Amino acid sequence: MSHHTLSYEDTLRANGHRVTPQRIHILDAVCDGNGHTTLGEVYARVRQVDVSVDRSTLYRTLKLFVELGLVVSAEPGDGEIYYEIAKSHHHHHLVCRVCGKQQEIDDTLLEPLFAGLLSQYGFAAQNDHLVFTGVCAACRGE
Amino acid sequence: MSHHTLSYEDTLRANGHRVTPQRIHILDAVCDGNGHTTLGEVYARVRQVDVSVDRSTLYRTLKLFVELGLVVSAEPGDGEIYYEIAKSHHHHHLVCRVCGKQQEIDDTLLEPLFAGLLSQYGFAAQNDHLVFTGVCAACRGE
DNA sequence: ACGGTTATTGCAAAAAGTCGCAATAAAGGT
DNA sequence: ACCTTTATTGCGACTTTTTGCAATAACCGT
Repeated sequence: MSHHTLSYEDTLRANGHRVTPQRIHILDAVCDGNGHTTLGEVYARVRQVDVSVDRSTLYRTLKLFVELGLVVSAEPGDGEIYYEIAKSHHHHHLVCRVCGKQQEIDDTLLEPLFAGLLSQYGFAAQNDHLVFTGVCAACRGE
Repeated sequence: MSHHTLSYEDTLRANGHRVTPQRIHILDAVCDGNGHTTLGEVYARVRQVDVSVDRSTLYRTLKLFVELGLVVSAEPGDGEIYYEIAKSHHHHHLVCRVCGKQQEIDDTLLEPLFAGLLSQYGFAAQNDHLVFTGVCAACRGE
């Protein structure tokens, strides 16, 4: 439960939201999926802890967490949406079109781009979780 | 109907697909949404031309068009997927979180980043339509 | 600790999206 | 023009996601 260090409870309360057992279970379930998890997997894990949690609650809660920045979501192109607990450092993902493997990269590479967007367009980009699709080193090799 | 210049019919046939009235209507409808449109909007416009077009046909056709590169799709983070007719040049979008305005940028700014991904991670990125979320110049001004 | 306020939940129903299949209609050969 | 082949369509059944609403339970002040 690494998210406990992030004091997610304070984040919720600071935005006028309440801390409920359901929300705790859901956040735990996202955490336990170390790395990216799908909604279905989160649902399964939540139901193991509390069977009464409704699907609609999960959808609403996940949406809320993404809005608050506690959880980041990404759609690598295969249609399915993946959820991941927000890390303290911004990072982005490389997803290989061939083998499907995912790799994390930090945002230092993005900084020049963001600086360029700011100077050329006056646009302050705030993407903390971009997904780049392409072909990874291993798959390009052969 | 600016897409007629792209000879989309040839693209379809070249890939072993057929040119049907439904597909023409759907491509027209995507075009008529100048800029980004949602699936619902496309559906409404198609139905104005031909009421008998089924939802499943729309889903299948849109998916096909995206695969063929005739239409590009983007998910700016709000969960909704936007469709846009493919332009001859690759371009990306800046979406303002405050006013919602969208701005096109070409991919020259992205090239250094893609080169960096290649040299540092051996990863050949193939994103031809990224969406950056942030705050635009006008909204940052005040 | 208790009680009032009101965000949140679970439920039920609607809406959105997916999939298999028989009927239809493009495309190509004659 | 017609016929044959087979991709494509619309339909129906299904799964997934969203939404309205009354009941519940966090949170705050006392």
